[in-house]
Amino acid sequence: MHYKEVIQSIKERREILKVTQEALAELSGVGLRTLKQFESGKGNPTLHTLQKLADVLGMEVCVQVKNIIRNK
Amino acid sequence: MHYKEVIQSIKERREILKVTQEALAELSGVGLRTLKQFESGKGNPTLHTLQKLADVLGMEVCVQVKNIIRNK
DNA sequence: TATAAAAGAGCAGTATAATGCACTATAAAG
DNA sequence: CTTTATAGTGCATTATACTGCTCTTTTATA
Repeated sequence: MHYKEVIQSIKERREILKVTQEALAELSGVGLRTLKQFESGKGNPTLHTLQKLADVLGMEVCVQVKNIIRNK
Repeated sequence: MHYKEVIQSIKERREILKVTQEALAELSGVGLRTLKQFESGKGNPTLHTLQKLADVLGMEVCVQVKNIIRNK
């Protein structure tokens, strides 16, 4: 996942859950300004920030070896 | 994946590939000091830093919905 | 045990992430 | 068009990630 895909996955998930940026900021403890910047494609969030957002959205950050073949 | 697991996955992968911190730092463009700090459990890397390390190690950073059931 | 390679830590400077506040832009509803 | 809710931006400050340099500690090998 590249940078923009990471952004997209968070943003899409937030929208699916019908949570506003403001609510997500509140719930996650991330500053609203930070979230806005992030979702508008600016900046370079820290792992901690990413995890706080992911947690609230029922998501998780992972680092894994590529080309994992999953038996579908 | 929590913070320490992220660290571990990177560190383990580096060791499996028998790459030194110095070599990984060179190859990824991340400062050696940064990598050392990261692997010793200190700090809070940015997404960009994580991705540079993951790339070189044939890994990827992803953010996904939890509880994905994979058919093993 | 001596030596060398790799990993970890202290210090200090620079770059930038995180933040709040105030303002603007956009979109939906009336 | 007006109102309201949500999203995005400019500016300034603070905290901290990133970095290099140097030194110490640990680990492996002769």
